[in-house]
Amino acid sequence: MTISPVSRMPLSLDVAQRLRTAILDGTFAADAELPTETELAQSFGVGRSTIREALRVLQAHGLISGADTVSTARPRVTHERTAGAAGLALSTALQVGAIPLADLVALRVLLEAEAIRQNTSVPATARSCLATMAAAVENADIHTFHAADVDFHVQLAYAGGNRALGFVIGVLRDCIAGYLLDALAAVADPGAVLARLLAEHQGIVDALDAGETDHAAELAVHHISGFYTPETP
Amino acid sequence: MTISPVSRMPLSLDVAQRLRTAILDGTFAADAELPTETELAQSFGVGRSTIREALRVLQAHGLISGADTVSTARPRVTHERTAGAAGLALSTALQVGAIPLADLVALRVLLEAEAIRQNTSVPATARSCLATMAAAVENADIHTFHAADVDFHVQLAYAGGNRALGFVIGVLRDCIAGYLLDALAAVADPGAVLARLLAEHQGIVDALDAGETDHAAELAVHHISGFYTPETP
DNA sequence: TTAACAGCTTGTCTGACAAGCAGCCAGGAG
DNA sequence: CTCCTGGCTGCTTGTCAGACAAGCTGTTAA
Repeated sequence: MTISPVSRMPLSLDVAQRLRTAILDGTFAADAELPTETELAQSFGVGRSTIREALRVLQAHGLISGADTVSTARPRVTHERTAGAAGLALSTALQVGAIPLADLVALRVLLEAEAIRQNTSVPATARSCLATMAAAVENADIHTFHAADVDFHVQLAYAGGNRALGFVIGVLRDCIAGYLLDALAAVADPGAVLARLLAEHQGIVDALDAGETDHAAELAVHHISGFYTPETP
Repeated sequence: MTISPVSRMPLSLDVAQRLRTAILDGTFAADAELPTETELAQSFGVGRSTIREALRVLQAHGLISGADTVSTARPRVTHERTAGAAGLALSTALQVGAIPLADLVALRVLLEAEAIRQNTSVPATARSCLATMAAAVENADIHTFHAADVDFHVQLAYAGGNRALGFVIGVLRDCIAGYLLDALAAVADPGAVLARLLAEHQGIVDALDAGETDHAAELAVHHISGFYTPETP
């Protein structure tokens, strides 16, 4: 029976946990600036470097802002980045988990079909992605097409209304993105493939516009899984 | 057009990113010790405190070990904690309201139903979880029951064969676990609820044994979503 | 074989300095 | 007299260097 497991924890981690609970408790109001590092160090009775390490942990968890640019602005309590941090963590875990690509694709097919089934209308953002893709087909610009492709699927995913669904789809998409770009770059005639993908996207949107959600979901299934099977016609 | 957005990033974050890609690339072998902080500082040309902040970020992401206890052992490249880090990050997003609980539960329902549909047989590990739960019901031991409950669902999820599916279900389960425990602790008559949950688990196993996978999936849907709707009978 | 010792590593603190930003104050233009 | 502008002074973050305690490890002497 360890009497005080807390004492075996580095001070910086202990401070990080206490700050974390303080933030989640509302002791530090959302969107409010945190005290300065020196003030935090004094109030916790530790050195500034210890406070800095604790702040880094909280920034990695997305609970406070200010990790990405150098500025004199103090960190703020923010909740916007928590989903991003969760996405990064999930993406990392999937990457290092040596999960077969086929499993990732199968999961994505399942989720996107469900998201499309929940869709009632095609969001304007998804339509503009279609336009971007069409322009990219003209120029045979693989990267622009791919970026718009990703955005299109994510927009559709979130349009269903379930944020967890859109979130996981986005993460899966990130994990698969590398494979997809490589596949596109390896194709002999990228233009033809891009045109076919664009047509499939258009088909999904058309089906949704016609109110045929089940058909749209079916099209999406074939659109996604078709790309990852070697026998792409 | 920003010429060098990288230069506006704190050094410690830049170092963290470079270390991260080095780990994911396999430059540092899995389960191998990282160089010492002093060596890293020299090889990156930065001070030791900068390296330490970068290491804290990677530890928060679950990519390297050694964040929880104080010891002289050097951090190792480890992949075991990434799932836990993802669960924690998602849980944070949930607590903060970035992702509604109802959405997560809906997603979990969808995924678990699919996993059960892919099941051909009930794994022995899941059966032993049932036995553990039965014993916990006798003792009204909420925590033991809960642990076995979690394990049961994860075992079923992985039994379907899709590792991505099992993994994501595990992460979702991690992140919802807190709410579930709170709910169990708040119930007036925990024994009755535990008994009902156990019976529902048994029903799913029975349906799978009988080869009625669709029925089993349906039972799982009601089992999970029923628990999170206030009108639990 | 055992016990002391030296070296290394992490965790932490302190002090220092550059860069950027906000606020204030004085002085000149109108 | 009012207003604008320029510079100055703090303050805060990011980073570095040096120091020391505690714990582990390998070596050496008894």
